[in-house]
Amino acid sequence: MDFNTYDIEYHPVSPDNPAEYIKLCGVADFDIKKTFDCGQCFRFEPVGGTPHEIEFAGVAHGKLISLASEGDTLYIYNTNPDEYLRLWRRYLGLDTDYEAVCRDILSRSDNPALARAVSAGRGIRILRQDPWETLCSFVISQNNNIARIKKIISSLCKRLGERIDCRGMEAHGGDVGQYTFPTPLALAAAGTEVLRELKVGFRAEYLADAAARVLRGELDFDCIESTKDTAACAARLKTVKGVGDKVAACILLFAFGRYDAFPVDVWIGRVIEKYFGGCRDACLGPYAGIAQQYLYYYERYLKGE
DNA sequence: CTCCAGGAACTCC
DNA sequence: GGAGTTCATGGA
Repeated sequence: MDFNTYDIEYHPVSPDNPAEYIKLCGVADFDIKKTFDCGQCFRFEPVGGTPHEIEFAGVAHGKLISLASEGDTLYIYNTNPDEYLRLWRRYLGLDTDYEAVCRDILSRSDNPALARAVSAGRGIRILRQDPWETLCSFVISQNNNIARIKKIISSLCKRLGERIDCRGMEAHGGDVGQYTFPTPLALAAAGTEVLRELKVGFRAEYLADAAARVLRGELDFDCIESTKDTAACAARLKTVKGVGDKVAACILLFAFGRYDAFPVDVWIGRVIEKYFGGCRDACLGPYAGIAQQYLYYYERYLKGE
């Protein structure tokens, strides 16, 4: 999908500019806070003391970046136009026309709760995160809460990941010391004992199994990427212990951009019960997963507003 | 103390 | 093929 290529203004490193960055103008339907605070991603945090209206920083695809905005102007620190077009444009979902997505979703149901959720969730972008990291993150998420999921993932990275060079990024989240997400090899080598030390609990065997399968070539993310049938992809992912319907859908939606994947957790279960009369197959079309994220955000964070 | 958290495996019938 | 149980952990 080649949608909306923004004009990219590049600012290289200079004496009064320690980190290279790019500036994009007229970026619609992208709310940084909602996007990184809506439960799809566990490694981005707000930057303190920023002169921008909003700024979030985190590690993705092995690199620290920082995102800031002033109205519809978007700044991405620690990158350049080349890398943006190759990596971050796709990661951030800026290659997708969300105006059209929302129109499609709303055309498939006249449910008033859905309309309210789409309105409330406007600006959320579904990220395309690293498949391995996403798999582990959502295995850890099972029967767990978001604050604790973040802590566990952070300690996993610090103990088993590699330290990232953050020079020049001190004012953009690089002051705390950043680490990559551990590779399958690093995780397998650590073993279940170390994983338990890192408080993953009963999920230690699941993570070890996932790492072993990737190392043996039994789980191939490139193969999943090229398989068109989403249900078949889910079935492949579910061969990993600890991956059921919900986690498989999260991986497909948040790592592979399979917008038709529809994760049903306790919150979405309540939404279906309350607003859709218990009818699970609301039939929201090829962007049902995005609709799901609007509904999740609406129910979870905006109850009572 | 109990209950819950972006669930899933396991064990019964 | 469903219903109930258990899993490790910390915060409310």
